[in-house]
Amino acid sequence: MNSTDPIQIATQRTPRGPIPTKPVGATFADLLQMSGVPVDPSGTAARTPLTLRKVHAGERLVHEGAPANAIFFVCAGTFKVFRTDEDGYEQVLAFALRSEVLGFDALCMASYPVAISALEESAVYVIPRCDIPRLCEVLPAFGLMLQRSGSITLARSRELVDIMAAVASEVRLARFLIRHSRRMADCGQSPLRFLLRMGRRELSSLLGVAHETVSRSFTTLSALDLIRVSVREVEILDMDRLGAFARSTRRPMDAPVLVRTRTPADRTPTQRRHAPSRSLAA
Amino acid sequence: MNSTDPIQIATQRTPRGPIPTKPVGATFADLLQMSGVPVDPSGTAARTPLTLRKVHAGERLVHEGAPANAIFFVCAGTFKVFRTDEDGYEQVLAFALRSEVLGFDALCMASYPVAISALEESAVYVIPRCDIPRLCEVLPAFGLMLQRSGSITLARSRELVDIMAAVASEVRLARFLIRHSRRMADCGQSPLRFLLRMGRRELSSLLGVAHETVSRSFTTLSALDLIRVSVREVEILDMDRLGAFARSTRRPMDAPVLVRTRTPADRTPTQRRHAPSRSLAA
DNA sequence: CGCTGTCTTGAACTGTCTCAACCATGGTGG
DNA sequence: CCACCATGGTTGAGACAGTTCAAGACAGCG
Repeated sequence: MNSTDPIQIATQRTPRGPIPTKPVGATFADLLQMSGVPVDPSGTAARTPLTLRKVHAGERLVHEGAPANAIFFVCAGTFKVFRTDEDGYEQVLAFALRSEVLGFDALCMASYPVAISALEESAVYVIPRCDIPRLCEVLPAFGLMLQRSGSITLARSRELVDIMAAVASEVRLARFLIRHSRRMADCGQSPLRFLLRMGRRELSSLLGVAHETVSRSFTTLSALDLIRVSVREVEILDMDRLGAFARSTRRPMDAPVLVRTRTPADRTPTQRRHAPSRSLAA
Repeated sequence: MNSTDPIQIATQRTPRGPIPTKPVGATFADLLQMSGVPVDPSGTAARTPLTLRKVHAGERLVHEGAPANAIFFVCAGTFKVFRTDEDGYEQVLAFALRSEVLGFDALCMASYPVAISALEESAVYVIPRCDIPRLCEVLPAFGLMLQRSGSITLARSRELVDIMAAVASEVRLARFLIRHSRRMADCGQSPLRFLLRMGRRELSSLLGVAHETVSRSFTTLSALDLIRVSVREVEILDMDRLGAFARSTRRPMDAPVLVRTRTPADRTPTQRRHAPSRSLAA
């Protein structure tokens, strides 16, 4: 795509990278504000300049294995965090929306353990890694914000484990949709009707199922009137029942709230967890 | 500490680290040193006291949903990080060994999103959450160390996603064992022969399979002479082949990887392909 | 317009879950 | 000292969900 250079971090001027210089360049005040930190409009943060980099749809922000000399905060758009095996299979690890930190997991090593690419026209704030110690001293709020962002990312990653753990495919999808809905809301967009930026295959990788299964799961959720789906456009019709479905664990006998009468796949959610070890449950 | 254990290869760590508190008590110098940060033995860190807390086997360090007013660093022992659904099912999210941070994912919220309990006699350094901002200013090395620890935790969590993603159960187990082996080495213990601190059920939860399947997978790996296993004692017989097995995605024999007509990108998430007894072994 | 990639749907195969019995260990107490 | 139970691990057999292979629908694009 971009160039043959795998090491192409924002710190270096990219030839074709039209680094957009806003009339007034971005500052750390913008970053802190985006992350929900109250900020003094005339304080140090507002006087500390910050690089903004645009990333085009499909473009890679970081390459797996490239020297990790910057971290990023998503300013706009959607990113895909993934790793590719030697056999070429892409394992998606996360999708990142506005205000999320990218590259945090590289702080403990020399090179990025994952690749990151943009799913649409996007932009990130760039923070050179070597600046971090100084920034933390000069701008304590930044250090704390960075901790917080990392914490959020970790919590998200654990949510994902939760999703993938041991659950029927439709339930996985339902859980993903709910989680995604919440994140859309956090970004100020409609939580009930949104456009998925990723394809079925990328989604299937995240959920840990075959892409055909994702397709079928969408169909099933539609048939249950929980959502309406047109390719990548999703509308959540009944968040409560969708939540109940997503929470559904096992127990094929009782189907209290959610079974419809005529559905083609009229089976219960069937989430095959292992027996909850009654000793513990009781 | 009971000498009844037939195999005690593990856990004898803490070189000269008297867990039962030194006369003076632990300081941040101990913590920083444990995390690999060079530390001035007469600096601020060495003069800042630090609480050490022992946690008995089976005891809970934090409860899910409890107010998150501290983070911890594992000083000795093994911990289990998990969430329990409303149906009583325990979803294990991670195991934590020495020098790992616990509760980092709570920094972005008011209460712990997970429960943490000790799998054996253990100990942690306790850092009250309200102290963190001050500590970061007084002891910049601590702030950076905290970032690093969080980063490591995130990287581990992504490793886990990688494991659980979409892979045959034996491969999942193999990947876990390799990863665990590396961590044991990081703790100064033998990477080839160790005692698992968790039961089959807890392991199965982490790997996202039924506990019976974990049992069978152990048997399979043994039958392939990759490991030797006696209940919870594991010995890795051939790390190279185990690695190849863990990396095995699909047929190891033919790999027309260079043609990009339809082979590489077309692969589906699941890489469960390998005959039980002969594909890789032969 | 045909091409290419994505998405959907169909049908057969198979790995894993589930249920179940069985075995090993350790603790308890008669 | 041994019967007994509790816990955790192993193993077997059937059923089903999901993968896999294959084909068709559809939209975007040179």
